[in-house]
Order: sequence, then C-alpha cells, then structure tokens
Amino acid sequence: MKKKVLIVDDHSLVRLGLSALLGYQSDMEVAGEAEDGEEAVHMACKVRPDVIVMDLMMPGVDGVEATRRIREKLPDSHILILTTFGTSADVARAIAAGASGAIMKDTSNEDLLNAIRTVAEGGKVFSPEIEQHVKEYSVSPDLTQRQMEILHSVTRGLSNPDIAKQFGITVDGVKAHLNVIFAKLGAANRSEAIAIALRRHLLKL
Amino acid sequence: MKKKVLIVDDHSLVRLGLSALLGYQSDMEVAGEAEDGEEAVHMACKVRPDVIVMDLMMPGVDGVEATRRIREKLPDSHILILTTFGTSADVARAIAAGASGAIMKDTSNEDLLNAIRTVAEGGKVFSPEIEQHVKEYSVSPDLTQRQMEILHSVTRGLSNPDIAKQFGITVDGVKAHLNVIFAKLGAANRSEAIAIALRRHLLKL
DNA sequence: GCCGGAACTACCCTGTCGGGTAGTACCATA
DNA sequence: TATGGTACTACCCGACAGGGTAGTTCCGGC
Repeated sequence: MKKKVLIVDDHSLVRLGLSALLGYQSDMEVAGEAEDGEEAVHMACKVRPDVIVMDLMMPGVDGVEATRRIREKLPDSHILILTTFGTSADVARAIAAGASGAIMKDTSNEDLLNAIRTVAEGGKVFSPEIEQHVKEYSVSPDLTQRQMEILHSVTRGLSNPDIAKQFGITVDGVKAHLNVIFAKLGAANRSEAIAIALRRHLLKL
Repeated sequence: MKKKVLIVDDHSLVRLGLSALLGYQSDMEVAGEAEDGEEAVHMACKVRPDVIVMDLMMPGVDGVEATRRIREKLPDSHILILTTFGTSADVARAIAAGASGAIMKDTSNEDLLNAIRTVAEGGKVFSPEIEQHVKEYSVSPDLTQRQMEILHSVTRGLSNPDIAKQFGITVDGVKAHLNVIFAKLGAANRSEAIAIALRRHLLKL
C-alpha cells in the first residue's frame, strides 16, 4: 500500500516539484496539497496522510502553528518540515511542536525521498545544520514577554529614554531589563543584542 | 518554434516544478538547468536560451552576479528573476544588472507562465510589491565601500573604539563615517542604522 | 586649475549607555 | 514561611556615542 503524502507549501512551484517527484515513486502518492497552515489542518483531518511535508514560512497560519494544531488533533501524524533557513528559531519551535524531522529545501531529491520514507515509518530525520542549530537554540535565550517587548523596541532603534516613555517606566527600569537581556543573549551592548536577536530570528525584521 | 528556457535555481524541487510546468506548455521547452550562478553562465552561453528564469539566493555566484555576467556576454538575453523576498536589495541590484523582470516565487503558475512569455518577447514584468520596493530602493542609500565596511562592523555589535582598531584609524574617523551613514540611511543612532540596514537587506545577517 | 566628494584627524561638549550596588513589591513554588 | 524569579526604582560613575566645527589629503571631473 502506497504511503499517503500531504504537501503543504505556499509556493505552487514547490508543490508542483514535490508532486512530480512523488509521482515517480512506487511506494508513495500525493494525497493532497495545501497552500497555507489552515488548509493544511483541514486536509490532514480529511485525508489522514502517512506523512505531511510542511513548509514553515507561509502567509496566515504558519508551519509552526499548523504543526501544533495537527499534532493536537492527530497525535499519530508524522510531519516533516521543509525549510529554506536552517537557522530559523521556527525550526526549533516546529520540532518542539511535534514535527518528526526537518530538512533544508536545497537537499537533493534522493535525500528528500529518503527523509519522507523515514518519517513515514515513524523515524526522525534532521539535516546536519539543523541539528546543530536546534542544539544551540535549546540552550539559549528564553526571554520573558516583557524582555521581548523591550528587545523589540531596541531593534527598532529606540533609545532607553524613548523605551521608558513607551512603557511608562523609568530609564533605570529599562536598563535593568537590558542587563538581563544582554546576559541571556551573551551580548556586550545593545548593538550586539540586536545582531544576535536578528541572527537567531528571535523576532521578525 | 518553441521558446528555449534555462532554469537556474539551487533548489532541485523548484527546478523540478518549473520543468513540469513548462513541460505542459506547447510554446516553450526547458533548454537546460543550472544550480548555481557559475553553471548558469556556462549553460547560457552554450544553449542560448530565449529566457533565463533565475533564482537570486544561491551558493557561490549568486543571481545578481550571474545576471551581470550573462548580460555582459549575451546582451540580447532576457532574464526573469524569481525571488522569495520582494524587499531584498538584491532584486533591485539584479534589475540594475540587466534583468528584464522580477516576480515572487509564490506567484500563481499562470502568472508565472505569462511573465516568462512576456520576458521572452522582450517585455518587462514586475510583481506589484517588487515594483514598489525598487522605487524605494532607487532613491536610497548608495553607500561607499568604506561606509559598507564600517556599517558591517556596526551590525556585528562592535563599538567605535573596536572599529577604529579594526581599520587602523581613529575613533573620530569612525564617527565621521557614521555621521555620513546615519544621514544616508535616515537613522538617528547606530541601533536604528542596524535596523534599517538589515530591513533593507543592505547586508547579510 | 578649480571644485566636490571621500577619507580621514582633532577638539569640545552634552546626552546616553552600561556597570555596580541596593532596595521594594509581587507572585508562585516548595 | 522561605526562596527565587520578575518587575521595577534610585543613585553613582566612567566610558561611549553623537553633534558641531574645522582642517588636511587625495582623486576624478569640468
């Protein structure tokens, strides 16, 4: 019996490529396609695929949220994340949300097929760079909501007095938060904090 | 006579998707595929395609440089840029390098085919968001090489004394550069300069 | 030969940043 | 009830950032 694969990607070209690739295989078939997270959840419940190949960056409900929702409704589902950026915090979040594997979009077709097969059988697959990044991420930041708000303002280029006004606290309050943020990020100053935050994709540009 | 299309993308899935899509068309055919800029230049010279569909983000020689080289060797070639990010400075640079059009990867297959046809016949095509961005970009930055070097160090979180040591100049020299950079970017301080530089994709993370 | 831009150097001055220390209030967990 | 984390406030201090002004060198264009 052929493995049923659900394809989730907002790029029609990638969906087409995956369909074509899977069409040549005797052991699997495309059970459906979705172009965003919401559609992905509906399709997953409807067709009950053996594997869901999921893109991360999508408009509306993204891959992380879709992974969370699908795993909630179908705890036995196997989700393989397909991403452009191995260093995105979203990859680690998708894995935390229950994805069984994550590989880069520039992986060869052969490796991609092997990854799908492995995940379909309940295994786990990760690209080397993703594995490396997830390790780093798992021992990293974990900022509180308030700290994220402050960090966000810092990345917008605001000064401490600006931020103090924005949140209705004193400059010393802002500085107290920043000291914690710098320590958690391992940054020496606000510029480095911005650099680290953006490189680790802790917040969006 | 069918239009010859050269596909340049480092993602095998996208190449496969494009091949499949073009395979259904009676008025065009895939003349070749390349997975990086260098291969693209060779292939372009060899097969003399009517259109080159080019990705921007590729390892090694990227789409901008490939576009420049191909236009240099084959001034009559038509290049259509296919990009994930419409806001990348690379898009504007590729157009400046001689690309005839630029569309987003999440464009529908139909629009993509129409874009290829238009470009093949010597026309120009731009996604609305790309057109918008290119306008903004064209009235923007234009930093000198030295200013880019300084800006790069700033985005790494270095202080002025650090940067001065790095380039073997005085702190006042660094500050003089920064004043020009801030003015060109419209930034009030280094944090905002980092934010603007990264949001406009003036340099890589 | 003059002019403008780029790449600096130097000095002054004010505001901001970041570190250190210390203390308060609140909340959850043990 | 104690302990620890989070969210602040307050004050001091030295370093750094950023603005203004001014001057030098070099280079390419008119």
